[in-house]
Amino acid sequence: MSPRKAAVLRDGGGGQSLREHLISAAERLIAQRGTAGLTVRDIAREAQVADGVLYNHFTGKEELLALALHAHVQTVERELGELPGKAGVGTVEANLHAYLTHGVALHTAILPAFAGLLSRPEVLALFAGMPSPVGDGLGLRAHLARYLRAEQDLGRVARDIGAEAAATMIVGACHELILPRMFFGSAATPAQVPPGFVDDLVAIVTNGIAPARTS
Amino acid sequence: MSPRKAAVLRDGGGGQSLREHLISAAERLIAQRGTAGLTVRDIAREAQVADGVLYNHFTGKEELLALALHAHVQTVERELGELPGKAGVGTVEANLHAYLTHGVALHTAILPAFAGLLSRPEVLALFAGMPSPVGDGLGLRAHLARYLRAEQDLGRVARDIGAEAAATMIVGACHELILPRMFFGSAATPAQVPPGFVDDLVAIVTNGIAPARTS
DNA sequence: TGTACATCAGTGAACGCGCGTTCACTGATGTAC
DNA sequence: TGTACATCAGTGAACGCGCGTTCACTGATGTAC
Repeated sequence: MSPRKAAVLRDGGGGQSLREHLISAAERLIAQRGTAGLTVRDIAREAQVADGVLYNHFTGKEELLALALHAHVQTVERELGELPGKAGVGTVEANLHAYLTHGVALHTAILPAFAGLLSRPEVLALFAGMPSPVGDGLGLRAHLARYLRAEQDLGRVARDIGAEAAATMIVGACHELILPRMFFGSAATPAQVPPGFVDDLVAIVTNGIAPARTS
Repeated sequence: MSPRKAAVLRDGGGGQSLREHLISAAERLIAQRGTAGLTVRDIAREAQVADGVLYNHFTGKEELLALALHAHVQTVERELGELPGKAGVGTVEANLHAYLTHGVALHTAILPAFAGLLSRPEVLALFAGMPSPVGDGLGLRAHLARYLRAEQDLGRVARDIGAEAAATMIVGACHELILPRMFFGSAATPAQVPPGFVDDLVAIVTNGIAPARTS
């Protein structure tokens, strides 16, 4: 039925199509060293396949990168496990803690992949066109905002606060913890979030920074 | 004393050196369209100067970019005016509001400039080696953290909260408000922060999201 | 004061490399007889 | 069943462009006489 097979897939290829094989090779490289300076030849070498094949399966580098990026985010997300998201279950504090831990881990793994692409609007546009692999297709922030609104309905979160604003701050904190590290190379640096920091964040979101009123 | 002058600077050049002239040309381009895809020839054309001169004044493109980036941030910072920073002056809420407004404006102007450089660690390293042009050389987050600690000393902010954590969240919110916009091109998009959003953020940081205790 | 020469920043064509992409060729597989 | 042929994904050398950088040359200015 098929005229020729790539040398790598010839035996024991696990029935994987060359298209999938290329995406996962690119995904592997993105996970290892991000997208900065990643070339078509690098991907072909990683996939042990000729330079030109990718054009039989994708419109070009950009499409392959967007798909591999999507796969990478999906993989990371799957490995991180479920977000809380169930309003009324556990304490609100514990759930916020989970969102923060999740967010930090997620962005640690993801930001280096996006860093090299911020200068490639075309790839980002392709990626943006795909369903978000994070938080039930909502993205982390919207997922968290939805959770907070649900808790508001249950009366476990104040009804007069902006759920969107709270979500923005919490997800923003995750970014802020990761971004500076990107400025000093070594994408492989371990998490390095000071112990107790997440607890501090949860405490502030929960009770605010205003001094306790003398009640 | 000098053997030859660049055509542009020949008359009415305002006594500016070619070095400064090149930096400000690069700065202008960075402000206009960010660093993504910015070439040495673009800069030379903007400066109305020969392609090669830059190598008489800088070690290469990277040094010029780092200096121009620094100048750009400095210019933006100067135009934005002073940060509050004076503990005990005005209300804490008003000061937080000012930090947030400042941070959003700052990152709106700055992130496109950095976006194209996240894949160029060498330029970032050069930039990181210069004194921070933001917040008295501390950077925005450290500046805010210092302010919060000072307010803690005055008793206008709870003493048992983590000032670093609070600063991280607030600056993080600024990032989070800007970052998504970078994924859909058009760096020229106006601020677009929903009205009242900053107020929501300040309210949450101040009082938290926990429902009011029945006192 | 006027003329010839030396200096050296500025000039811009040319170099060379790396990259995305193309395309003539290869060869394993399915089909015709 | 065995042999000749057609198909078409895979192959990898080659193309062409854009970029950072170099370098032989230009020409305005300062200096010597």
